[in-house]
Amino acid sequence: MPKTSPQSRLDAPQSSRDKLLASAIACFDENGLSGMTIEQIRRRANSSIGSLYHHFGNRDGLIAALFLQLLDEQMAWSQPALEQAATPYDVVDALIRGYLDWVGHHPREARFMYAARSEVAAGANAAALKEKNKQRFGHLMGLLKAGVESGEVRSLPRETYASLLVGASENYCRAWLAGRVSGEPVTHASVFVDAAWRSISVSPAD
Amino acid sequence: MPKTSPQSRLDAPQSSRDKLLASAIACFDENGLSGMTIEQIRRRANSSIGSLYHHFGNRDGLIAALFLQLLDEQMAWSQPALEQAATPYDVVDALIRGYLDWVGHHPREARFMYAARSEVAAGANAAALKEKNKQRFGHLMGLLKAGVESGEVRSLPRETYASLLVGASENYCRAWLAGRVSGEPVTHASVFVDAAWRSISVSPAD
Amino acid sequence: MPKTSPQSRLDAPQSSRDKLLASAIACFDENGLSGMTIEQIRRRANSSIGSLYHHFGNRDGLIAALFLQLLDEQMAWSQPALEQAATPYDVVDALIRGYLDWVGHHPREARFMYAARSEVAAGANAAALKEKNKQRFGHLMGLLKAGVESGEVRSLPRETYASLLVGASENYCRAWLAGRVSGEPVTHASVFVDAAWRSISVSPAD
Amino acid sequence: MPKTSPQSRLDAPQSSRDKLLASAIACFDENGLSGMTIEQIRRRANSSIGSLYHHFGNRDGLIAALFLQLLDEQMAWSQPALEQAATPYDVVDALIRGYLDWVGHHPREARFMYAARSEVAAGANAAALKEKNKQRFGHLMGLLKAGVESGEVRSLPRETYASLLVGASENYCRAWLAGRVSGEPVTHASVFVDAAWRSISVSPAD
DNA sequence: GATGAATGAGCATTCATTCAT
DNA sequence: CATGAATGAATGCTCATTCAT
Repeated sequence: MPKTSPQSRLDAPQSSRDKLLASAIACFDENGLSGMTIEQIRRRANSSIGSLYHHFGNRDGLIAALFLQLLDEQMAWSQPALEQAATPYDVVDALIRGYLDWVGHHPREARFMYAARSEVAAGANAAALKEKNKQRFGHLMGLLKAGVESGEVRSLPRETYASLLVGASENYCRAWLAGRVSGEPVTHASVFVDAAWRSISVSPAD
Repeated sequence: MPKTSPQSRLDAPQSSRDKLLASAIACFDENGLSGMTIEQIRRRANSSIGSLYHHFGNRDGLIAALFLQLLDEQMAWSQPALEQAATPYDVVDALIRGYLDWVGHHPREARFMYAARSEVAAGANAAALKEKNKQRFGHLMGLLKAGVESGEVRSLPRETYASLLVGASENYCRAWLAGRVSGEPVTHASVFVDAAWRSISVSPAD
Repeated sequence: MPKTSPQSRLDAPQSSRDKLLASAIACFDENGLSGMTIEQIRRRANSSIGSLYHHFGNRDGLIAALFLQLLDEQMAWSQPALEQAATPYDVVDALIRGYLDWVGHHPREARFMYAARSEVAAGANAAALKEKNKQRFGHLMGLLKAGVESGEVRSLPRETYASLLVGASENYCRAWLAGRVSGEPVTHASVFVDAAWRSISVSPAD
Repeated sequence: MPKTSPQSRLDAPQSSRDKLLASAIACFDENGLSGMTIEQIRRRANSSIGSLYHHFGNRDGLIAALFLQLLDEQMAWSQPALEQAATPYDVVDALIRGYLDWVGHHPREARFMYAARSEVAAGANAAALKEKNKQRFGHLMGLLKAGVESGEVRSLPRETYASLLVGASENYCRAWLAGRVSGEPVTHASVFVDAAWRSISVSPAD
């Protein structure tokens, strides 16, 4: 988890393309996904309708571009810690702590990602999303497999690992973003890391 | 967990009101929340626009009514098992198993609930939703508190319990409804119950 | 050919539907087919956008409805004379004279029909158009066949008769509507009837 | 009528200008006149928007340029036969046969000309079109006048001759291009030549 | 001659909602 | 309780055209 956040291109957008993306996030924040209209985005970015369509093709194209860029930034957030992780536990810790921290630092972006995910997954850019996810989880699944073989990680149905690892954290983040709980996600990092590790690790009692 | 599903009023709707609700679910299933238009719902229900407005006031009213009714049905699904639960573990088991089973039996309804939750929580019927949730989790939190005092359950930040219990299950259900994993949720019930229990229970190692 | 024109429903439109059709003709007359916009039609008809869509579904629906209604009125124009026609020559005379006369009395409508025909023939209402044409020409082809058998009409490739009969008249009408010639079509009725008859009839020289 | 078609510059366009014109025809063929957009034409010609505007000024300029060039090619098609025509009948034969043959060999171009004629006639290049037509029909009318004086051709209203000559052929070509009849136009050349000649010539019976 | 990013007026269409019957 | 014609604000999008390089 970085001590200082890596500068996002959307925090101080320069190109007309980045201005439009930054504007889209702000519009989403104020009015939700359905209120994120072309006209609003354009106005806030001081751009023209034509320019928006020139860069993104259509509304879905803009949403997908924004989603995929945020996914990159989110993944990059945990990268430094992940690279230094020596044990399976360290990997789980880096992964979850990074996720909770990113959401805490980027509530608007996180809210957008939860809202837009299904739309992107069903649209024309589904392939790009799938590729990124494979990239992200492919590596992780390899590490878990090694853990299973070394006896540290329990052998469970393959398709449940991801849910066991991030489900509780994601649920909490959604609740926090919706105002149902008040503690910043990373506050409870130890709880969620510990729970995830208990869920997948071999315990003395096993 | 019931062996046979309690008959939902929406499975064979009789009143014009129930016909409209059943039609709404079908429309949502085909076209998503934004494709669930008044005209489509009306046509499929063989009803009139005026009738729809008579029963629900407006579109949000219909969505809220549907959501709240499904929430009731979902809660009722685990009720029999919950009432027979003798220990905290049994409660966790009844809760999670019931949730996974309900989603598996009602994929369209579950998808609707995930999609509509935030809209309902932000709308005019937010209070009704809050009340139902308090009802549901108030009882549960009481049981957990007793578990903490008896030394069976770990003492954790209050606002994390719900996520630790249902987070992984919910995450898996969302993935299943989106087609990202293929095993029916209840298939992995033991995994998720076990993980939830490990997350919140006091283990020998503690 | 009627001495007095049968009253068209579009000359003094009463229903909101007919008002929209009459307005569409006027808009076409001023700005052409591409300038015949929904907003213009609506405004001139003192109607609302929603009402237009309620009645016609979409722009193409309105164009097709207008075209088919005008086709009916055009066909009705020659009907009385056609019914009294005793000989093949009389039929040709009634047909051509009626056509030229209708165009002369309805220049705007005729211009619209020439402009919209291909659009209607390619659209969703192609079947309705085809049916009307079959109705119109089916009867005519029967009469010609009888004429061929009685030795009055020349035997020619079936698919050329229609062009031989109305081609010259249509060409002249187009030219008149475009301002390339100045004499009202019906002025030359005898010329075009005579030419059509010479084109298809058996002459002493044959 | 040429045995082998004169090579059109648009069949294997070299200059960027000709590439754009050839592209425009192809776009029209696929999407109609309104689907013939600057962007589509540009892309198919592997050219740039700026280049298109450099060559033609604007969209109407391109349409007019294409129309007038095709008109030239069409007129050139009958030229050899016309020059060898010795009698009025030969002139009619050359004219109509050439027209039918050109349309059969250039269906896309013919369709474009029917669709674009009124636009060109109403636009900034109306004068150029008028000039070409005068050139074409001025000569023809002279020949007809001579025929009238020699007693071979009937004296008819001046403005009806053109329609009597090409009306039926044009009508048939339109029907063929629209798929309403199946025989290639030149197949019926004798029928249409004969009909045109019967329409304007003095017959024994007169 | 050539390029293509940027512009913005204008278009067809959707859809929740009202209200007189 | 039921009906459905009418409303019109709002939306996503197209496309000819300009202009700085």
